[in-house]
Amino acid sequence: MAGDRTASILQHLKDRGIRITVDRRLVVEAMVRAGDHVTAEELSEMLHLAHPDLHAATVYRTLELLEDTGLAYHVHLGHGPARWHLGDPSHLHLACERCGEVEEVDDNLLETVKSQLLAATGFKIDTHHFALVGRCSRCLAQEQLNQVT
Amino acid sequence: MAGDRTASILQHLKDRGIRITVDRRLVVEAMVRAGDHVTAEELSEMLHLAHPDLHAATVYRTLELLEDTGLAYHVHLGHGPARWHLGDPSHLHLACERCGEVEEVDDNLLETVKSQLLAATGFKIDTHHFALVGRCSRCLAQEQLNQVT
DNA sequence: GTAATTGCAAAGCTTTTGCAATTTA
DNA sequence: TAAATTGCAAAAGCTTTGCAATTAC
Repeated sequence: MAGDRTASILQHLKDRGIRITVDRRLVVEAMVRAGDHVTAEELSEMLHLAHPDLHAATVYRTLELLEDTGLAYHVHLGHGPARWHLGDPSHLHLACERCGEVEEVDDNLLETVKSQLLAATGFKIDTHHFALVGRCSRCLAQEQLNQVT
Repeated sequence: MAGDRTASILQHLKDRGIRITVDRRLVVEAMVRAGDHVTAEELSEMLHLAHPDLHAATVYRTLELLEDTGLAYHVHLGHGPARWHLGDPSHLHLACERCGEVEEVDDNLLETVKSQLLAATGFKIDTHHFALVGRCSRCLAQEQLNQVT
């Protein structure tokens, strides 16, 4: 259940000697509730209803803290604010630059390309911090329709 | 020579019924001089010495105009400001998120991956508007050194 | 002369930061 | 109580915009 997830994250923080505050608990709870790809602002808004005093700066600082301790990460999906996740980045993100949709696909889908590129250029793509940007299938189909019309 | 390049770009604008102004000429000249991957702010600074009245907003507006008419494009290289180029995006950008270095590699280096991904997921990566972010060979080597130490 | 363009100042959006007041352990 | 955390307001970084004044055609 969700409470377990929150508790385990807070325990991790505690284990590292980091203080558990009311605000930190609330931010983590909100992230568990939000599930996927939430922005700092969305978290702020979620929390603002019940906790008008929890300031956005605290949300940002808590997210940074969670990231520094390896309990969360953020991805940049093209334009717009960063999106946050609990846990480890375990898949790569495909972000549609037209409709904003985000697909998560298996990391190893790109493994061959990545090693090819590494061999050819010495460059190692990091697919976790920045999404691959492009067009999702729906938007591609729509664009082709528009071209015909 | 550089003057030709500028003249040809301005001619393209004229052909589309767009007015050629002093400022627009100056911005295009600065881009020709700058060559690669220049930011709007860098262009502003270049121009500010000889033309203190040319406002940054005009640089942004001119860049947008050039992009709308297909004479320039911009790429996002991870964090930081967009970088601008005259011409068409004809290669893909590898941006090191550690040192900021940008490599340009041949488009077709990713062709197989892109079509694989398209076939598997329906998603079409756009490598022109957003760079692929990661680590360049130099930074990779340095990181490995640091790990050993 | 008229429509497009510019300078300027302001604001927009996302995020960070300095500092005094509060809270945690 | 000492040290960490928070609220607040402000600023930072990049870019866009409204409007009145200027300029190109």
